[in-house]
Amino acid sequence: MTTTTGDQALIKRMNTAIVLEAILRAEPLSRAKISEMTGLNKATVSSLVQDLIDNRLVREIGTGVSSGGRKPVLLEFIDTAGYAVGIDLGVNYLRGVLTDLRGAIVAEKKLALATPDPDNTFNVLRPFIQSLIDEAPDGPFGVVGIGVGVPGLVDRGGSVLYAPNMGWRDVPLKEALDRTFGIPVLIDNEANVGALGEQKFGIGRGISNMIYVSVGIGIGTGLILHRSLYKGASGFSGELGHLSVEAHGKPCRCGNRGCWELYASEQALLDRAGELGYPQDLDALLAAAESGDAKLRKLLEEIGEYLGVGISNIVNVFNPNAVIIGNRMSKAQPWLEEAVRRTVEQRALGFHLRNVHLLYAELGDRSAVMGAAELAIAAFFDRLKAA
Amino acid sequence: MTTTTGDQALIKRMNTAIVLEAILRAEPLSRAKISEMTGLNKATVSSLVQDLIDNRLVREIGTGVSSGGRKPVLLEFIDTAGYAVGIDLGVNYLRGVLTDLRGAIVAEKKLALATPDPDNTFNVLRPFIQSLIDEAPDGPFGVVGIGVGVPGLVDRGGSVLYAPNMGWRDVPLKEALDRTFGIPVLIDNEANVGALGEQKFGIGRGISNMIYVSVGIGIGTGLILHRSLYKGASGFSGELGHLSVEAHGKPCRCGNRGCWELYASEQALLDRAGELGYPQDLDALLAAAESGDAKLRKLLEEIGEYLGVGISNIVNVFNPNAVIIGNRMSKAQPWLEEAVRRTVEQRALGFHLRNVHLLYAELGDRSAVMGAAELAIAAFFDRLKAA
DNA sequence: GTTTGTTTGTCTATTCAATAAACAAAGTTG
DNA sequence: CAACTTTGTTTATTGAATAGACAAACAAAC
Repeated sequence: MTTTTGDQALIKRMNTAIVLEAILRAEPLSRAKISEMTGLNKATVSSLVQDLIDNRLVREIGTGVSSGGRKPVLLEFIDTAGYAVGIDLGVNYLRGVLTDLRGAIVAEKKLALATPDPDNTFNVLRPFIQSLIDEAPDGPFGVVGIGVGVPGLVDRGGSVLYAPNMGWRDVPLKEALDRTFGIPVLIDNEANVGALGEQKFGIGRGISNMIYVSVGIGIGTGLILHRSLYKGASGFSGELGHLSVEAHGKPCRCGNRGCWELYASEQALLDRAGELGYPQDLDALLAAAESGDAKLRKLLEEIGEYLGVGISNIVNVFNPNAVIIGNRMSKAQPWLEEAVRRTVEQRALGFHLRNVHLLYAELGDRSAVMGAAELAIAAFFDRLKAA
Repeated sequence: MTTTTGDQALIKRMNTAIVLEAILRAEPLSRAKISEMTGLNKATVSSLVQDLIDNRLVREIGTGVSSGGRKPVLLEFIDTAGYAVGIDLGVNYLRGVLTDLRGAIVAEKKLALATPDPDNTFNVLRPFIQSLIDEAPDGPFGVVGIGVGVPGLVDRGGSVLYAPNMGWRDVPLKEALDRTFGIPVLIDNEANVGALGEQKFGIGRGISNMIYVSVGIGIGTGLILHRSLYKGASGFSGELGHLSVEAHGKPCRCGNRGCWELYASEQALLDRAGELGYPQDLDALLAAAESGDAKLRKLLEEIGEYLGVGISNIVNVFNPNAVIIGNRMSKAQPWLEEAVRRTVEQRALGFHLRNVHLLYAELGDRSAVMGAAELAIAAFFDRLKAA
């Protein structure tokens, strides 16, 4: 069985985490305020804060204004106690950030990727990550981890089981990076890290139940339920792009028929635009729509309707607080918004509509890379709580 | 903020729960074995067990066989320390059980319901519940709660917001029963309690991630994720019956089009059988299929295929360990099974298929009523842990 | 300037749960 | 019977949280 049994060390870890979270949430903060907010005794807070200061996670930044008595000593979290690397591994690009522990970007790089095969990718990725690590200022914890978002199925062990657009199968990405860098490496699906990015740093800040819909060449989804990323039985889930919305529709390479992404993705738009003689380029199409091309606007509206069909399903299934449309198609927001909203309002159950917001990614093409960094940051905090 | 801070009482509650769960899982059990299983010190276990004995939840039942030393004193959970009432409130029937704390049925009743309007239902339901309570033997905790499953949307406050088949809107069911009986009342959707019933007592015992598909007149679903019932933002979710599987299909009264339940429910079967001149009765149809009616078998196969379409979606979205088909249509298992399996294998993603089992409810028409009782039992144990 | 009351943060003594170690009781095995 | 095992209790110790006392620092009223 070996359940985690309770002892005094557990109490201390829990309460330390509570104190740290209070500081993170509302800094700068005095010990007295923390005691008041958390319900912990003043003496307890003092002792735990001292530990945090000794561990270089928190520091005193001088006194605040008095409210009729002794001045409070204000505390703040030391954002720069450590740094995290976030990587967005795309089919033909590599995007990376170095952030501090609060997610502020310290350095950012982008690189074109010639061929996506695993060997070439490794050869480019390794020096790319190293160059980000080299940018990290000194700090007590150094670089605390590397998070990577990948366009494919990732298992719990950090292996990429299947990434069709990159031609990968069973690539032990985490293992390879673990060995090279010797710091914690976290791998997850692109849509999952995108969801995390928007939930932590973007438009979805603090929302408990939200679905991030990554609309690019295909459609991927990241499910945040009860404030944390939902993974299914095998660690991968949320393939809502392959939700069938036309039981007898077009066959999909996944084996199913009428998959949502066949009707509502960037690829669907490009295909249909191609049939009408337009160039196969999203930016060009959006520029044309901008300049008033009615046929194109109509086409975008139809794509929006199909997005709305799938989103209605999502709303009925998950009853989330928000659905966030992200990735490349979020650029088309002005031409999609109205059709999506209208379709969802028509189709989703009334009771579910009450609390749901239809949002568009705020971080743009940074959703994934920021979420990847957050993976590493969250893992660092988890280690603190555990040890 | 008021996070639950850690103190020694919390530890004691946690460890007491661990000890109790160990006994529940593997009784009869000695103190020494519990210590070994849980990692808790022998002295700690002795002390906690004494508390449980004092609280009349556990008792010594004599000595076991020695393995070369002093004989162990075996402990067991006192199932009959308390009792729970479970109610399955149907459109035209009322089903109830009285169970002990382990879910063993002590008494069971069924009743036809003439008219489902709220007033009449209350007038029948109250004495029905009272008669079950009256059956409860004496025990230190008496009847610890009443769980009710309802065919409709239930909010967190236990009000039935909308139950179309019963014609209910905003009926404060929990409040009404609370006042009458003065013991904890838990209300939830029929599919949710069905899921709970199968997960606790039926074919889904111990499965972490499972989806229960209640196929009756409509289709309802109960989502058990990470071992617990998933509720969405507003407390109701899992309306997978209204997942659109034909974006431009038949209009549904919910406002959407092509909803799954229009193609795969008992009603869908009855409608199509009616067109072919069959009687509108499930049992009659199944009897005909049994006696070899080929046209009917073909029809059931088509229903099975549509069930498979929706289940493929479920598998792709949730990557669960199991999908359980329950409620009335589970009786049609022999005629559906093959078509469902074939369709899911064709349509669901290969990686997701690896760990998923397609199962049929084991408790038959008792899934819901047993799950309702479990609601009350689980709430009782939660109270123990909290206080 | 003095007094009064407030606020902050530390210190001290106490409580309580878990634990290791010692121990007694009750058993097996040769 | 002697030697060893197993079970469950007792005892002394550890450590985390807490209440309450306390000193320092301050504002506001007089």
